[in-house]
Amino acid sequence: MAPELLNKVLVHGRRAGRIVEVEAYRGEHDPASHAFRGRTERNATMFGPPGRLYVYFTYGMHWCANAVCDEPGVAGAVLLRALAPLRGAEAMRRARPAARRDTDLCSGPAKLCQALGIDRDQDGADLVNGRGGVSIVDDGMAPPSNPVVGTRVGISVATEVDWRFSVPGDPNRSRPW
DNA sequence: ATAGAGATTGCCT
DNA sequence: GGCAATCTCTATA
Repeated sequence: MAPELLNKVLVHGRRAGRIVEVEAYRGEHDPASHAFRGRTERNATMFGPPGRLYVYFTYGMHWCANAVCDEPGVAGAVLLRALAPLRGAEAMRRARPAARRDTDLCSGPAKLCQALGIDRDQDGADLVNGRGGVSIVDDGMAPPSNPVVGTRVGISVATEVDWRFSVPGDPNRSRPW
């Protein structure tokens, strides 16, 4: 699912961006996943139906968003790590005054949430029918045929699996590859 | 009850 | 390149 989400469009209100970097998290069988030790109040959305948005708070100050990708009762999600701004760049700049260039607006999992105005209120939003305000749409651009593949970042366990995917060469990606 | 680390970012040197 | 911000959860006592 993770590489299939590349080049899809994340939409919240008038703001939208093309997904250019993701990471896969495999729930209860993945030591790096929030769901590894089972269901909690925080990660409950990951155990719900697929096609929903799992939003979590981390490091005491940041929100990050995932697309839930496994059947009800089975945790599994794709972390959205970077977007190429498509619409509403003005609003994104207002939401992220620290961004010096437009490539700083959505070039990280917490940056894109700040830019699009995603927080706890959007946790559980239905990405398919837009209920909850956030959706992921297919505007006809296919996923890259040769996505860049690498190890996940910011974790201390299960660092060996290549579950990070990005659109080759996109300047909005969160880090150098 | 309390300590420690975390799917990060921005500001500092 | 180092470090603070300070919520949520886990481990330990």
